[in-house]
This record gives sequence, C-alpha cells and structure tokens, in this order.
Amino acid sequence: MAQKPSIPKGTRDFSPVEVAKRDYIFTTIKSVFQTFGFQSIETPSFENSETLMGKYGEEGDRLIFKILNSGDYLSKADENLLASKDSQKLTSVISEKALRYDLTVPFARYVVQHQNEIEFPFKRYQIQPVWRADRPQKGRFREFYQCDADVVGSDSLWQEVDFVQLYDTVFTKLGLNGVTVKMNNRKILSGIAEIIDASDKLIDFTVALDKLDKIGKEGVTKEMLEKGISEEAIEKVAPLFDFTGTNQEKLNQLANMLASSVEGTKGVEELRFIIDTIETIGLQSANLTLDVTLARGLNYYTGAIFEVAAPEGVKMGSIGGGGRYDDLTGIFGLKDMSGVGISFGLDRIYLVLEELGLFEEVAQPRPDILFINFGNEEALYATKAIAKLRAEGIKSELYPSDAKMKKQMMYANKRNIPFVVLVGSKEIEEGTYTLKNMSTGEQLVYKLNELLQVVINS
RNA sequence: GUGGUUGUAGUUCAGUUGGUUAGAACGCCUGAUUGUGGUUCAGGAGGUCGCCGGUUCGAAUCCGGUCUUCCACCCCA
Repeated sequence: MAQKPSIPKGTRDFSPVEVAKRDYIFTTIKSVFQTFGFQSIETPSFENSETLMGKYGEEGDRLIFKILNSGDYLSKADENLLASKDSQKLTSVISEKALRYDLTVPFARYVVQHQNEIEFPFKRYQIQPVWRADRPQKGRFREFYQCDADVVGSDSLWQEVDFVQLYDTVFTKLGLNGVTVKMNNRKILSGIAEIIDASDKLIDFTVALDKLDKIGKEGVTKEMLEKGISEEAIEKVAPLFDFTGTNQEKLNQLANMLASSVEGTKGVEELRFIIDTIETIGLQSANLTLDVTLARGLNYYTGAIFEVAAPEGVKMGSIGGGGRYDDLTGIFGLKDMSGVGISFGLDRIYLVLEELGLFEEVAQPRPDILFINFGNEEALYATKAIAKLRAEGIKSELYPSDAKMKKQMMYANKRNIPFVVLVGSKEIEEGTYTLKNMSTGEQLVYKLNELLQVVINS
C-alpha cells in the first residue's frame, strides 16, 4: 500500500459539516461588521519580508514562515555566509517573501500604499487565514483565520465604544452569552512604569503583570525582580495585585495612584470615557471589565487594549483582542494616522461553540430531495422536474447511475436526504411522481406542481 | 525554542513477563431482497503495529533516532 498521506503539523482539513459551522460564524461576523459600516478588503497571503519582519518583536520574527526564493537561491549567497551557518543572516538572503502573520500589519501597508484612494476615516474588515510557525496546542494552530475590523484616521474614543458594542453584538448573535470584554490602556501601564521609575522596563513590567491570574502575586513579584525591577518599585504597585471592585472603583483608585503622571492620567480619562459611555448605553450579553493586568504582547498599541475571554468555565485562551495604535502606519511612512481595531479568533470561537453545544441550528449540508435513477428514459423525465425544483431554490439531485435501488436508497439515507422521488414507466405514463418521505416512510403520488408545493411547504 | 505525552484495520480501542497465523466493536463490501433505506441474518475484504536503525534465536512489546498527536512553558488568536 502507498504511504499514508498526511497534512503538515498544525493544519487541518475541514469536513462539509465543519465548513457549514465555520460558515455560520463567518456569516454572522461579516453581517455585523457590515451593519457597523465596515467594508471588506483582502491582501495577499504572502508579503515582502521587510513588510513583516521586526513588526512583532523578536518572538514574532521567529514565528514568521519564510518563503524560499525561487530558482537557484543558494548560488547568490556569499560563500562566507554559507560557511558561517548563521541562519538569521542567511534567511534574509535566500528568502525575500514571508507568509502573512496577522492582518493588522498588511492592513497598515495597504493604507499607506493606497492612501490617496482612501476616504478617511477608513473602516475595513478582513477575514483571511494567517500563518504562524508556533508549536500547536489547544486552540493554537499554524494556519488559522482572523476576522479583523479596524478604523484608521480617527482618534475619537467613540470608535472604541463602537468596538465594544460590536463585540457584544457578534457574541450575542452567536448565542455565546457571558463573554468578558477586558479593557486596559497602554498609557495607564506607561504611567505606572513612570511612577515607579521603570519606564525603560515597560515591556518586561507589563509582560510580568499580564501573568498575574496565572502565576499569582508571588510569581509576578519574582519575575519582576528577575527583570531588574526594584523591590521598592514593586511595593508601590502592589495594590494592583489585589485589584478588585467595580470598574468605577478601579478607575478612582488608578486616578489617585497615577495623579502625578500626565500620561497615566490621560489613560485613566480615556478609559473612564469608554466605560462610562458603555455603562450608559448598556450591553446585550457581554460584560465589560477594567483589567489593569491586561498587556498583550504587541508593542504597537498606544491607547486602549481589548481582549475577549470566553464565558466562565470554558478553558480557552482569548477569543478576540485588539487595541489602538497611534503610529502603525508610521513605520511605512505615513504619520499621524491613528487607528484602532479588533480581531475575532474564528478557530477558537468554533471550539467554544462546539464545547457549549451552540451549533444545533446550523443546517446540514445536504440536498432536500433525491431522484432515483432507473435508466436514461426515466432520468430524462426526472431531470425536467429537477430543473423546476432547483429554480425554486430546492436542492435537488439525480442519482448519477441506475444502480440498484437499494444502493440509491442507502445513499439517500446516509446523507440524511429527507425526500426521495421515484419515477418509473408507470409514473411517466401517468405524468406523476412518487414522493417518499424518508423519515416517515410515507409514499404518495403527485403531479409536478403538487410535488413542488409539498416540498416547498415541508 | 524548553519539558513531557501519543502513534496498532476506515474509526474508537484491546493486545499478558518479548514467544505460533496481531484481535474486538462500529464502519465498509456482497447476498437473503431485480421498484424501496433504517432493523435482522449469513458471508467477505481490510494491518510494513508511524518511520529508520539497534538489542535478541525471536520485537507491536526493549533501546536510540526521527516524524506526528496532545499538554505545560514561552508567546499568542
């Protein structure tokens, strides 16, 4: 026997049923994006390496899939470089393209490249696969879909408010109630780092703080000490480790703590506006909470930070995230273009919906009606009816060969086709169709227009 | 990238201290039934035990490597 075929690590095949369920999520998200006024764009699955490299930090660069140059790519490489076996330097010589790592950076590139055709503020959504050379894990794949919505060209906080509502609307529509939209603000984190005199260690500080719910107070303290943050400084921020209360209480505490920091105070004000507004408007099913420990790795965020957690009791990493970036397009040469965006992790949302059994309503991908094939003459007669049914939007098909009846019936049964039509010489003579209901076994004879009505009404 | 884990029929899994021809259930194919599916009955096909190498008289079983699965860390959706 031939060697068993396989697919690469971290990739998946999707069966018809799985595709139907994924489509349901895509369609839901898409329709909400559209009702919020976003338009769809698409970008290539691979970009020039320089567009992507260095945008996601050192860790990110490692996880970008590089594409080998075509042709005899090694012949152009320098002898010494080849001998040095320096993978990093060699990569830049033999690979000039790389697979898309997320949708945000290609979007920034798009905005800069098409700035003269775009009407700002530009609201776009994008649903496409991305690739990361990560080690697969639960809810973690090497190829997965992101569903992004971003607005560039407006620094209004109303955009943030809009995005919180967008999250709420999508998850409510999906029947996934009780998700938590966590919010923070990069300026608050900067402010905290400032008052403890550790601005130079902002990233280390936030990364450590981000792990609070995972490794606890002591773990965070230990990691901060290891990163060279002084004990004195850690003591100052200690209140954050036991940060509880309502959003308003947290805001007030933060305002006090950050009173001496201009930037920190600004962050608190921004967050207060968003939280106050959302509290006034109200949400359908999601909760909005202020989470000072929320950091997110991407360092291009400058204002609001979002992350969406699955409802309590579901073990899953974040199912969405985003934030504001004041200078994302700056790296491509377009200054002063503030943007804010969010992302849905389709594959994880799928897993959560599956776990909670929320997929029941998704229609099975199957025809409504199968015509049994008794031979060419009968098939021709059936085909006329099939054309009529299809014109009415009824999914109909003829069994492709005049195989044994049992086999044809079995096919209908296996595919869960609700109706089967039998046409033999008797039916042709009378101009009728025998319709069999597969679930009840009931069998009735109809004229064509009666058949249409019966099937439409079922 | 670090540590652990997994792999036997299409699928889910058994397989004893290393010992005849590697099993079960479900699924698949054929027939009982040439115009009737699900149920039943009878029969049948299907395996390089992930792959490569080693130890041994003998390996699904022990050892090494490699790939894969899942998990934790790192990081992230």
